[in-house]
Amino acid sequence: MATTGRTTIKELARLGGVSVGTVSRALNGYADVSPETRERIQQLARELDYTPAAAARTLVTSTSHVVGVFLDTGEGHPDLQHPFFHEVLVGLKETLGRAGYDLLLFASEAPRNGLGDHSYLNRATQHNVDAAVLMGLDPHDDEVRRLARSSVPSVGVDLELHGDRASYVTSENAGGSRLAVAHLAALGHRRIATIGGLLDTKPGLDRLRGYREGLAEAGLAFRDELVKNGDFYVESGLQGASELLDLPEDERPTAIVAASDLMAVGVLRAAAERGLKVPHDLSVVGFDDIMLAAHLHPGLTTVRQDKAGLGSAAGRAVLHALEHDVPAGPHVTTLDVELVVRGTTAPPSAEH
Amino acid sequence: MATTGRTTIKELARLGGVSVGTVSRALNGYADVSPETRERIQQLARELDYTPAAAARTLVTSTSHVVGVFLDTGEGHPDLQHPFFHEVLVGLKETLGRAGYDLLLFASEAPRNGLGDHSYLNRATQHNVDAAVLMGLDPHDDEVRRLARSSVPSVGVDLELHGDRASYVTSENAGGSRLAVAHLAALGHRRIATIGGLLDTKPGLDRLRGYREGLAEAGLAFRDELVKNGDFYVESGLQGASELLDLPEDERPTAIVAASDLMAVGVLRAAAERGLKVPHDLSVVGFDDIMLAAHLHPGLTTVRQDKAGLGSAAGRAVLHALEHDVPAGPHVTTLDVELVVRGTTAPPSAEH
DNA sequence: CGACGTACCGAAAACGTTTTCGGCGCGGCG
DNA sequence: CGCCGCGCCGAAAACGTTTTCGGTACGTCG
Repeated sequence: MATTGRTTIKELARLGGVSVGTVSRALNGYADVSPETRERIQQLARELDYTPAAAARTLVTSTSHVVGVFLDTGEGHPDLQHPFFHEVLVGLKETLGRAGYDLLLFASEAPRNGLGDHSYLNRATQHNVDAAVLMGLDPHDDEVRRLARSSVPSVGVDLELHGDRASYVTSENAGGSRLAVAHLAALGHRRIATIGGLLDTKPGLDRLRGYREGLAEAGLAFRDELVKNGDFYVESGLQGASELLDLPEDERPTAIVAASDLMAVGVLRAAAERGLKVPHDLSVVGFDDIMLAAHLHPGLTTVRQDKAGLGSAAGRAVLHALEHDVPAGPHVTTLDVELVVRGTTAPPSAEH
Repeated sequence: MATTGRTTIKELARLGGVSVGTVSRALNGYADVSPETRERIQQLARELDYTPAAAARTLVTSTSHVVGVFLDTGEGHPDLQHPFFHEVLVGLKETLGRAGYDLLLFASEAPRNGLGDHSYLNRATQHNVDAAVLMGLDPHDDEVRRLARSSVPSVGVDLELHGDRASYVTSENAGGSRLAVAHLAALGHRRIATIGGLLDTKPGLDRLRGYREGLAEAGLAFRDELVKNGDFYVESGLQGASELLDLPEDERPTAIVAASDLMAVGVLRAAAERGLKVPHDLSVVGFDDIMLAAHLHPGLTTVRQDKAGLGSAAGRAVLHALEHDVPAGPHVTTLDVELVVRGTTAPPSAEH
């Protein structure tokens, strides 16, 4: 219904006085065709603005030059988290695009035929995507695991995938947290609390682990009452910080490391509500370095994560899996993070 | 190469003891098939986890249930602007997904065959997308116009498209600027400057126009030296504001309306550099209401734009074009904006 | 009892490619 | 001079669907 007047390979054949097979070979740079005919056909194609039908090609080659993207934008949280995923998406688009791939962003919810055929694997094979990238999904979901174990190459970002055509990319989350507490410890803090992220996500888990390790390295004791759990969003940071700051004066942390910048913002707010000055009365460090962080007042000290880099890395992982279709390749690639010190961290005030 | 063991309709036919035609009709809910066979086939399909081959279907129906997205993420600016486009993308994905469509995010740059077949129209027809959504492109680009005038339904966001299968969505940009100016005027400001956005984009143009209209409505004169032009990003805001604030004391504006929040951030910085207190010495209002705005200190007064709403609207426009394939429908849909007053605006200080 | 409508289904064409398998003509080698 | 090989090309099958066009077997109506 879309384009009725499509110029097909058949037409080129007719006009060029050759067979369709020859046209196909000529256009795709195959060997078995004389330079003259090749040029003639290509010229013809140019004139008629010939456009190959991807569907036909896909049908016979069962390859599509398209990689599918499963991205759960978290219905619950209308706004946020997005900044993160979408920077990743840009990096992904960039490197995959350069390699000649397009991205199929799976969105459809309504099962078109009778059944609920919306399993990830089904949707992937339905469209013959060459590979799949997963973000924001639950790695324990049966469907996710089925996809990972299938024959379609898949890579997860911040999402641990297992299967011999699967791999994943992530940041040095634990290392980042260690950096944060080391920084704080070096400043002289001794009661360093944390607000963790979702504990069923890899970053959430790893950042919490890094916090413990950091404490250990600094010779500080881990204390249960100094860790609260959030969900990466502002509100949960506010909530966790409130509980932390309402501890008795001599139990109250002098520093808080949040597992995300958004939660750090919540912490800042909780501090403000109580009249606590940052960084004088309380130091805080975030995680991510979203745009907001630099423009806060004071600027937020945080662990910078290379979001676009994650996307690129995911893209390269896809490419790698596509080229060497052997299972090989690094199963997980981890990106470095960087502590960027701004205005929310300082030595603890003297009165303690 | 991907999936060798695909269960085809043919197999269902064999196993079900019917013809392929019947299977197709049974699965697609056509009339001409007895309830018993239908149920039997569907059951079979379920058991074998049958997944239709989108490519084959597309090939014969020349429809794909996929809408293409052309999104120029502006290479020049690695980071920003994204927050805007991507919120739009989320809205788009949401409403189109609900209607059973997937999104093809065009990324490929490398022309696969000999020629540079990367014209928008070519890429759209190549994949048989049912419609196309354009964001961040130049409406005057020949290729863009060719797409708009083609037979594939297209909708632009913040991008004026013409063609009888084309339409576009945008915000009340001029109205937003008027709101901003009116607010400032009501506070008592008389020297209100502006920093416009890119003047080859519709929002840039309209916001500037709104500024002039707002001035007129408030009975204020338009003065050339009070308008600077930027590109929506922080740096240009800083630059423009610097020039504005370096005017002689009695020429210097007491308020600046920026055509984007990012530029407003630049303005804030310029003010800080000069030791000017906001809002005491200078009022500033932005445009967009990105997440950052609420968390700035003080909070940025700005014109809120419903970004996800733009996406939804674009989605609905697509749907409309798809259903009534008559050219009809509102050619342009404009979303309301809202002034949200925070801490960066106040009456001008008395000394003037 | 014959004709006809109806409900269900099969055969086959079509969509636009890629790719295999030869086949033809011609030059070179033995 | 006969053969082989090679460069170039055509024919045709295949990919997995949808859809048209009948065709069969009934039951029904006149």
